[in-house]
Amino acid sequence: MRIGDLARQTGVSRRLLRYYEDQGLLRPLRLPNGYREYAETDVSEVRHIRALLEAGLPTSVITRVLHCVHDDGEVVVPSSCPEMMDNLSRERTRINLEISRLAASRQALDSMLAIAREPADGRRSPR
DNA sequence: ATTCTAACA
DNA sequence: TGTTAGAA
Repeated sequence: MRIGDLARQTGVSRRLLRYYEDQGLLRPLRLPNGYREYAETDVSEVRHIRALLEAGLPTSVITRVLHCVHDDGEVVVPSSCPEMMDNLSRERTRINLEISRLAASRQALDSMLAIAREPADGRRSPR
């Protein structure tokens, strides 16, 4: 199938499908006219890519663990592929650090807002 | 009618 | 990522 068909079947734009190819996520064949020829299996491949992208993994990592993902009917589940388990857990700890930083920022903002709404003495707040 | 590449009011 | 120009 050509890029237009894959785009319709997956809901992913042609632009993005070409981008996935640049990132090494998809390897469509090339017809003599230069058009990309995708395999039927690329439909599920795109679903897998979407799932991994939503999990926050960078395309560089997805390229390496895509072969670990398989279809189980409607849901995409990571089979026991050590390579993938490793990368997913790394992503998880990375996210935890990010959450910590954001929580710290929130607390800093909260304390400032508290002070702003709570003048030392009886002065009324602005507005 | 479709796709391709490259580039950005 | 979208959009678009110009070519095939």
